[in-house]
Amino acid sequence: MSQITLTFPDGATREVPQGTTARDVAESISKSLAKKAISAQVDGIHYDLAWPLEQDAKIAINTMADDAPALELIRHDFAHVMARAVQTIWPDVKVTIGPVRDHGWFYDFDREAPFTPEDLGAIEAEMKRIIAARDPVRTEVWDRERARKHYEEVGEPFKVELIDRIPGNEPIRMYWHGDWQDLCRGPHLSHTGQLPADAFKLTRVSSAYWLGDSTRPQLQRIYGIAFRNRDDLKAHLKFLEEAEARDHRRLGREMDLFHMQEEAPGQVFWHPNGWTIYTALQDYMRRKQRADGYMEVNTPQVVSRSLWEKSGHWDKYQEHMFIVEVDEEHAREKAINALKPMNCPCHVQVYNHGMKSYRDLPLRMAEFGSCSRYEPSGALHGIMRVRGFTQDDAHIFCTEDQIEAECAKFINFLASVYEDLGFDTFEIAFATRPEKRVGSDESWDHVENALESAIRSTSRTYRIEEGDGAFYGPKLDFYLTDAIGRTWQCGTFQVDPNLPERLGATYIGEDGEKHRPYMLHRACLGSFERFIGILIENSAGRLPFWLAPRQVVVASIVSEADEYVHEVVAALTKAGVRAEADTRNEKINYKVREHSVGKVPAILAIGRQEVEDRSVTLRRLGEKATEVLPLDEVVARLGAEGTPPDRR
RNA sequence: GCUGCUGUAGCUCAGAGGUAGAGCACUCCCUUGGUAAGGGAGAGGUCGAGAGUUCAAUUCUCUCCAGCAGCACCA
Repeated sequence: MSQITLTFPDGATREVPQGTTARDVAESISKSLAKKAISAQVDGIHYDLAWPLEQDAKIAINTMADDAPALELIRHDFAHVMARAVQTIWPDVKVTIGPVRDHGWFYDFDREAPFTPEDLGAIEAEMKRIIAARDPVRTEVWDRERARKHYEEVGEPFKVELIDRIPGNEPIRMYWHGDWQDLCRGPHLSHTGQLPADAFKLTRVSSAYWLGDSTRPQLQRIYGIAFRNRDDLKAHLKFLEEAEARDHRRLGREMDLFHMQEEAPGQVFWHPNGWTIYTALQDYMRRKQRADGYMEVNTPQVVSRSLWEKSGHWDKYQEHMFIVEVDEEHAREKAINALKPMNCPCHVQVYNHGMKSYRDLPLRMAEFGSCSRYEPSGALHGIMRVRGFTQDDAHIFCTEDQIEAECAKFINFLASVYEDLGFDTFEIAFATRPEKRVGSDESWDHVENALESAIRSTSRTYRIEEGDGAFYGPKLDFYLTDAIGRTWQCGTFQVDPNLPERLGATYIGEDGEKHRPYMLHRACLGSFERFIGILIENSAGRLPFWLAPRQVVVASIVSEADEYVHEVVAALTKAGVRAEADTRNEKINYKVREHSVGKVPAILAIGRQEVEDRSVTLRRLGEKATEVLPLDEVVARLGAEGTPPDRR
């Protein structure tokens, strides 16, 4: 047998016989390492300890201390152990796939009745039994036909299909956890006892389509989460609780921001408090955009089918549009219109009105455009995913040469806005041509190159998302991370050579000839509805002072103070602060609690003492401490705090 | 849109084949209280909509609508 050379992370090398396993290697290094070893990275690929090494390679032995591989193995083995537990309890259930995902895994089963939450307890108990049994994990590489036949015989049709989908050059790996067997590419731990029995939890049951395809059968899915130890699990459960407490739907009700109701599914009834946030944000964006060279327009909501036919939406987007038929008496045929799902076609109409010169470019046209999209019912979610919303939309008409500068300009604009709104960092994804697209490959080459060189010129880091572009052009998507680590795609910057073509947009160049402009679609917040949802969840309802709907409540302690309370409110209001009086016949404790629950950032308490001194006692939301201040000072201070960031 | 679950007072929820209950919120009264719920009384519901079974339906069945979770979707 020939020798192979292994290179360790520290650069040391070792000659071993071909077919040596990572476990052998670990043992040859030290007993303690062999004990701790769980898997190996071999030329960057995650290996079982039991896989034979066939050629020269760089190797690193993983232990439970290595975050990513340890968690991957734990979660992956949990998926198998769970599947085994399910088949132990219900032998008729067919297994499919069970990948690692997020903080755990899921496994899809083919079964008539869905699992119930009560079933989960039984499955968890069986899983613990399997872990306690410390069943060894064994692998065999099988011939494709043999594996296929085996699964046909044991009646696992989904596994047969999986085998057929495994590329021909890949080995078919069969795993055993004790006497339970599954098809899997691995890698796995050495025995089930390595799983932390106190650091997992089955979290939910649901259904999912086979292979994610809505035309294929629906399977019953069980989700689990797993960590290396109990504390990590607890920390994650706490995170879930935290996310739940931040839910914008709940805070929206508690803070009296908005409501939604059956008669208008997916549309928001904004209450005074919520609308205050909305307008404060919109006023801010309007000022920012003006300062950045945008002109604002406004275009119709109900637009004839004929324009949507020209723009291509009627073909490609019709199922998502609200169609409005108007049946006029004496009309030869019904007039068919659609609520606009996007603003772009209308913006081209404004652009087309009157001859444009190259001197007009780049022309930045913004609209707080109210759009309506018939989103599938299952997609609706609070104010985050709705059917009626307003975008902070703009289209930049420009020449190809201008794309780079406009891209850089927009990214700076976006960074400034996000920072003002409390998001210090964001990620950029460059999405390339999708399978379903319009335009020639040459044109895509061209535009993708232009956009990529634009993003490069900003020297910001970005990742590439292959095939994720819009059907008409490549795009940059901007993701922000919120206070508890979730990411949200908000901003977008899309290069579109097609719509100007379809809708006949032109400009007169220096040469006196007509040319086709490019159109850049861009948004910073995305939609006001969704972004406000994100702001609420990011801040857990404690919005920055300038956005808080009620910034100050002035609360009387005794009714003798009422008159002065109103005086204080008037002074604050005059300074531009959103202040309210609370002179109800309630104790100060009660008022403090109520306004704290309502997330009012500042409470001013007024008793006999304050009336006498012409002072106020300031209490900040969430703080126990209070501070006595002269009226003038508190007005100046809160007035300054309420100034939007772009005006400071 | 698909699968499952849910729909009872403004909110959170209990309940049962014989036309409904709690806490909070609301109104009124007492209380003027110094930083996260003072006390009492009162008012409030076509039990999501429609159809069916039944002597009787809010309760059982079916259809629809909406919400929730996941999937699919998200130019």
